[in-house]
Amino acid sequence: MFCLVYLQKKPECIPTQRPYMPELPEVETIVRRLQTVLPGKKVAEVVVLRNKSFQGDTALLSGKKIRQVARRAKVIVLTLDDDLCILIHLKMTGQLIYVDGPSRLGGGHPTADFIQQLPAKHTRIVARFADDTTLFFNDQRVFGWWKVANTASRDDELSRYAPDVIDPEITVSYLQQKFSRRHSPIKVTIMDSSIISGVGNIYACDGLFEAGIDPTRPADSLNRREIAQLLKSLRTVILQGIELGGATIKDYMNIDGLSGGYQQVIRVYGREGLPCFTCGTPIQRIKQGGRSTYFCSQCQR
DNA sequence: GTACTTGTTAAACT
DNA sequence: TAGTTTAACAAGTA
Repeated sequence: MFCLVYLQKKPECIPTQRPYMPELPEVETIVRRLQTVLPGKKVAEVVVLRNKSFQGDTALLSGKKIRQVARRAKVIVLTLDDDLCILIHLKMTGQLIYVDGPSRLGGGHPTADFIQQLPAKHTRIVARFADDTTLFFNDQRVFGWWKVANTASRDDELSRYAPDVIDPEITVSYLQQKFSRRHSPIKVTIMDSSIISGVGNIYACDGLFEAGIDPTRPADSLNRREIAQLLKSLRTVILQGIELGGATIKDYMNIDGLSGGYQQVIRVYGREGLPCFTCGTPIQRIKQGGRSTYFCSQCQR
């Protein structure tokens, strides 16, 4: 049996032809999946195929058991014996693929072929466990990383991230206080990980659409009611993403990658020129902070 | 060859 | 000093 924790979407399945990047819902989905397979496993060896992808000493990890899998913002935290941790960030193109023995699928099956080709061209790190299962880290663009940490350096690393947008610590009052000192566009502000974590470009665009707020408005121009609506909307699209992220994984395991969940979540992202689902006005694309913002000029004020 | 994409950080601004 | 903008990173596509 094999188990595919996460497989990158195939380019031809993506309407925008852009590479797919894991955002908080995808990372959460991966973490939930890893939680079912990794705890209790003993690390046999960690092989680094690309030095830039790994910081720390692989030798420290051998023989240690994984105790816990967790997530903070988009960082995956593997807790091991002896105060050791592995921190993992997938950044834009990282994938974690867990393989439990040889695949029993037929040779022509795309997923089986994919599994059998591991390690592949973009495999950067291979973690092999004592029970002959393996976790592969693929990362085409080499922005992602694994870091060996102890409790102290882990806390130091994670302290840079504000609480998750779905964390109860984020309240309307908290945002109101933060926004009051920011005159930059609300879209840029909600993607600032020192204010809120876990709002990537896709969910920032879709959340603002859901809230009916113009992404170009200065953060300090939003009133309390609008901030409350925005927080609610961001949580809605992200929780929906988490829900559908799971659905997408099942689709992958069945066959061919993405037809399901993920695209159904998308309200405006990547839909430049296409009609708004609410009013039919063509979706506009603008640049903010060097990133594309998609929005409906009619529905978002 | 040029422009552009991504998340995050660090440096360089105001 | 705090907020804001820009460049950098890697590797791919249009």
